Amino acid sequence: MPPLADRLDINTESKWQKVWEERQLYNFDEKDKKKPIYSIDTPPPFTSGDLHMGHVLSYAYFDFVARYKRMTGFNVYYPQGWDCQGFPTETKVEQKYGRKPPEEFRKLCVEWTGTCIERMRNQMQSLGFSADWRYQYRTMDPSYHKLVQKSILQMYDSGQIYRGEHPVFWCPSCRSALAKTDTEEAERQTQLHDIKFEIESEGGKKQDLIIATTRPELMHACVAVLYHPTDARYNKLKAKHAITALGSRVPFKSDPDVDPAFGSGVVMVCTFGDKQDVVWMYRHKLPLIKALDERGKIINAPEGLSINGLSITDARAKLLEKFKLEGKLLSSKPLQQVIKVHDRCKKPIELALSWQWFARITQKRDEIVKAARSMRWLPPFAISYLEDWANYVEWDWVISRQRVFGTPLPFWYCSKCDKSIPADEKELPVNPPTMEKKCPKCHSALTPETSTCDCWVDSSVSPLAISKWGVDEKFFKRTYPASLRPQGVEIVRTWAFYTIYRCQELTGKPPFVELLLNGNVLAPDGKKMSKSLGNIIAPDKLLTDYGADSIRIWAALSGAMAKDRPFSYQDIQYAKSFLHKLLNAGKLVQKAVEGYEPKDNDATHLRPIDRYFLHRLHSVVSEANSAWSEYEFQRMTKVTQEFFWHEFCDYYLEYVKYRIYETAADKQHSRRAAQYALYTIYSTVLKLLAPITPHASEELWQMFATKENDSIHLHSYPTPVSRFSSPASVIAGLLLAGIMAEIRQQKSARKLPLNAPVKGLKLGLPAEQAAALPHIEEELKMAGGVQMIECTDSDAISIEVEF
RNA sequence: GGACCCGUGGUGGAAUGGUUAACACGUCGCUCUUACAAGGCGAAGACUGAGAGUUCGAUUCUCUCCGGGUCCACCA
Repeated sequence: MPPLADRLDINTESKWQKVWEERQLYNFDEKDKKKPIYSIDTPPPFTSGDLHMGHVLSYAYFDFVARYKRMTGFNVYYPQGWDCQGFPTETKVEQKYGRKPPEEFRKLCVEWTGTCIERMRNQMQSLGFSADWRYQYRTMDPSYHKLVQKSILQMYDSGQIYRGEHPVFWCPSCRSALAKTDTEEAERQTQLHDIKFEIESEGGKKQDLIIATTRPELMHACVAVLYHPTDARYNKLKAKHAITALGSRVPFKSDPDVDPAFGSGVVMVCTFGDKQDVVWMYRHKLPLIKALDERGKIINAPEGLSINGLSITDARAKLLEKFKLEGKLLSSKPLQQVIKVHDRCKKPIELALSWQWFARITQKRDEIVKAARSMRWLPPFAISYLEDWANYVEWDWVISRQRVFGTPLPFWYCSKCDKSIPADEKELPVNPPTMEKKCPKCHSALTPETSTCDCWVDSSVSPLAISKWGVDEKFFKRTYPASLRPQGVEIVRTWAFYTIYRCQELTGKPPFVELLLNGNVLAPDGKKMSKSLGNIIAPDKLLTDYGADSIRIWAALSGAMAKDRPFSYQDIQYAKSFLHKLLNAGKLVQKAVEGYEPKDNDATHLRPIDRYFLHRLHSVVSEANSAWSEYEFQRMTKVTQEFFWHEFCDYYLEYVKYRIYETAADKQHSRRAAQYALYTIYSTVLKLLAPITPHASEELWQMFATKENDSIHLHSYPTPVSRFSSPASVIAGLLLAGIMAEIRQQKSARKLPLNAPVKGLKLGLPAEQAAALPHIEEELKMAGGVQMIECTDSDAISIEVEF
C-alpha cells in the first residue's frame, strides 16, 4: 500500500493531473455503442489569457456533472472550445505591434490568441477540469470558419440572413456597426440648450417657438418638430410648419411619444439623434438626412455654416456661438444624461444608416421562445430572461462587424447587377478580400465583402461545432442536441438566445435538453470585481494557497444557481480544513484496513453500531443521488461532509478504535466487522466526493486500489444499500449518541478531561431503548470509559453521570 | 416606467405550512487523549426587513410597504 501524501495540496493535485492525462482517463469513447451518451456544450471562454472566478464557478459546475455522469455509466462527451475573435484582442495586438495590413494583422492576432489559450488551458487543467482535449475547437480556425460560413450560407438561402440599409448603432471611434448587446450606459453631464425656432401658422403668420436640445450640431438634419397631441400650448395653433434656427421649413406635428413636461414640450426630430428619432422617422414618413459620416464628422450641413468635416464637439461649439450672436440661444442649462457607449472602447455611440448584414430574429421570436420552452431550465425562472428579451427585441440582429479579426462574411457584391453573391459551399472557408471573383451573370469584377461576423455568430453554433454538423452525419446524430448547456445567466439573451435561434433554424431541432445557469462571483465585499476597485480575486493565487479541490468545494457550496454570490474566504478555508480532516481520517482508516479485503462473511458479525452507521451511509447516498439529479451540488456536498465529519469522524471512529487494535483471537470477528464497516463507509465517501474533489478522492482511494493503475474515477458512483438498516440498530445508534453527548457535556461542565473515566451511569429508559442498551454496552465501556451501568424503567430517557 | 431575484444570529449562508430555525467563519470557556491543535469537547448568539391577510398553526402561501440587486425600455 503506497504511503499517503503528507498533505493534499497543489503538488498532489498536479501529480494526479499528469497521471490522468497520460492515461487519457476522460476520453469520450466514439466506438462505444452501448453506453448512453451525455454531451456537454461547454462555454468557449473568450481568450483573454486568464480565467476569472466566474469561469471557475461555471466550469466547476459542469465538471462536477461530467464526472458524476461518467461514474453513473454515461459515455461523457466533454469538449472544450475557445472564443477567439474579438475586439479586445485587436486592441491588444494593435497596442503591441501597431497597425498592420489586414492579413498580417490577422496572423498576429492568431499567434497572440494561441499563447492566451495555452495559459487558460493550463489553468483549467490545474483546476482538474476533465475535458477531452482531443475535441478542442477554436473559433479562429479555418475549420470553424468553414462551419460558420456554411451556416450563414444556409441561412442566406432560406432568407434568414439579408443585406440591408438600416439605422444601426455605430461606434465612430471603432468605425463599426454594433448590436445592442455591445452597448452599455454611461452617465455624463451635458448642456440643454433652449433655441429659438419659429412656427408658421396658416396664412404664413409666424411666432417664436422654443426648443430644448442637447444636440444642436444635428440641427441641419432636423426633419420635423413634434408636440404632444393634448398639449394646449400647441394643438390650438393649427400650425403646419416650423422654421428651424437654421431657417429650414419642416413639418410641425403631434405625436403621443413627446413628453410635454420636458423642456418646452416640443422636440426636433433629427435623423438620427437617438433611437426615438428613428421611430419617428418611420412613423411620420420623414425624409432622412445623414448628418454624420462613419468617423463621426459632420456632413451634409449647408455650406454657409462651414461645419462639415468638424467633430461633433467642434461643430456644436461653432453653432452655439452663431446662435448666440443671432440671439437665438436663449439659455443653456446643465443636464445629467445617460448615454449609450460602446462596451469595448467606452466612446459614445451614434445611430447611423449603413449597409449591414442582418438576421431576421424579429420574425422568429415565437419559435425561439417555443424552442426554449422545450428545454429544462435550471433554475426555471432563468428562462424569463430569454422570454423578456425575445418579446421586446425590436430590430433584427446586426451580424456584420467592420473588424479584421473575425470570421469573414462569405459574400461578394456586383454593382452592375446590384446583387449580393454568396460563396460556393465547395470553396469554404473563404476570405473574400483575398479572392478575385467575377459575377456569374454579367462577368464583371465583384466587390468583396470586407466585414466580418459578430462574435456571437461564431459562438452561436457551438452545439453544431461539437457535434460535427455537416461533417459527420453519424456523429451529429449521436451528439446533437447537447444533453447539457451550462452557462452564465448574464449571457442568456446573447449566447443562449442566438444559439437557440440559429441551431433551431439550421437543424430544425432545439440544441439542448437542459440548461444549467450560474450566477456571477462578486468580491467578498459584495461588489462586482473590477480592476479599478482592486478587489479581484485571481484563481492562480487561490490555487497555490488552497488547492484545486478546496476551490471546487467552494464552488459546490456556492449557493443557489443563477444567483450572484460574494466570494468567501471563510468557505474556502472550511473546504481546506475539510480536506485535512479527510486525509487524517484516511490515515487512521488506512491503518485499520491494512491488508484487509472486504468479505460478505464479515458483515454477519457487524455490531449494531456498525449497522447503524452503514444505515446512515445508505441515507446519505440516497440523498446525494437525489441532489445530483437536480444539480444541487450544495446539498450533495453538504450532506456528505456533515455525515463524514460530524458522524463518522466525531463518533464512529471513536467507537471502533478499540476493535481495530484488538489482538485477542476470540475478538477477530469483531475486528474484521469493524474493518468491513470502516472500509465500506470511507471508500464510499471518497466516491461520493470524487466528482467534487477528484484529486483528494484519487489520492486516498489508493489505499483501496487492488490493481495497477486503478482510479476512483473509473468506479461506479455509490448507490444506496439498505440491507444493514434495521429499526433496532437505529435506536441503539441514537441512544449511544445521546448518552455520549451527555457524558461529554457533563465532563465539560465539570471541567474534567475528556478521557476521565465515568464511574457510574444511571439510565432511565423506555422499553425500546432499554432493549437496545445491551447492544451498546460494549461501546459505552470501551469508548466512553463507563465503568458501571444501571438502568431503570422510565417514560422518558434520563441520563445521570457519576465521576 | 416594466419585469425578475432577494432581504434569516457579528459575517457568509441552508431549510421547512407544524416539536428547541442547519452549517461554516468569527466569539467565549475547557483540552495537545497514540488520525487530525488546519484538531477535539462545551457554550453564548436570530422575536427569519415592516405591516396586514389566508390557516388550528407561517420564516415558508397572498397582498401592501420599506430596503438591496439584476435585466429591459426611455431620457429631445
